[in-house]
Amino acid sequence: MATTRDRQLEDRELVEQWRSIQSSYFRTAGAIDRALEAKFDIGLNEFEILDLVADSEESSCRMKSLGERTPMTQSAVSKVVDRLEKAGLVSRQTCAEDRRSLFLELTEAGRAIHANAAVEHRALLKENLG
Amino acid sequence: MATTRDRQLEDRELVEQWRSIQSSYFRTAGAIDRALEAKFDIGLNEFEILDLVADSEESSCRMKSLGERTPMTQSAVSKVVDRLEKAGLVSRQTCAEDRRSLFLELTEAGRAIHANAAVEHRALLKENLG
DNA sequence: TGTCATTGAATGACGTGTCATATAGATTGA
DNA sequence: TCAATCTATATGACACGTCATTCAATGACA
Repeated sequence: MATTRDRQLEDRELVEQWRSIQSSYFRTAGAIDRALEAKFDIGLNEFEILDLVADSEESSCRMKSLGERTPMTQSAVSKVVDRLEKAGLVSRQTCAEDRRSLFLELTEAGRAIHANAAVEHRALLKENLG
Repeated sequence: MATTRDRQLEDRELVEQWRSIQSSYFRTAGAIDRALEAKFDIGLNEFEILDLVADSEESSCRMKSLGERTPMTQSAVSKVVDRLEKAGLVSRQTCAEDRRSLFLELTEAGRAIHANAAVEHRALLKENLG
């Protein structure tokens, strides 16, 4: 039978586990964010969108499907794409079959940045998670 | 010898692992945040500070040491404490030995909210991590 | 003791995320 | 075919976190 003491112990362990997830998440996200910001002038979320676009080359009307592969909100995605577009890394293409939708395409510059940033990204993941 | 293909595979796995951490972090943090917001009108960060203050009862000049036990910035902590103080859950006490420092103390209301919120918090951790 | 560096905390400007809403295009069914 | 409804994206108001800075108190050391 579970005593009060058992429950307190279990709680402590849960909280410990949570703190450790939190700190590992923040450490990793922070490291990547700072590095990308410094070297390529884009943040982590910008990179994640670039990365998604890069590896879903030429398929469905994107904005929508992007939202499904990221914890970001639809409006967050929209704004990240705004910035990427302003930075000339991505372009929105209208979609013939459904004119509400938009395709995303990497520009040359976008492809170049992504290629370099991805190396950095993977390296930092390895360093922080591996 | 590691081939290009090996490296690509390793990268994919790293990225998968990262996405899974991310989504688990966001799912858990989001669930807790929404629940605390709805039931007690405080956010996750507010709760975490309450929780830290609650379990470091009566010790060193706090603001400082709090910052060390959380991934939050010093200024973030300061602002969270602002809100907690405005909500009447916590009070800042001046510290005699070092007049730059501040103690934090839970008010009665703070203690009450914390007790209930902690139950919710642990339950949601269990549900999301367990 | 008087200067200089350091430390604990608060603050303002700013960027970015969220929620609620707006808008335009698509779909359904009478 | 026309309303009603739904769906994809954009946008504005707002909340909150960060960085840089400020301010007061402290410490160090000549």
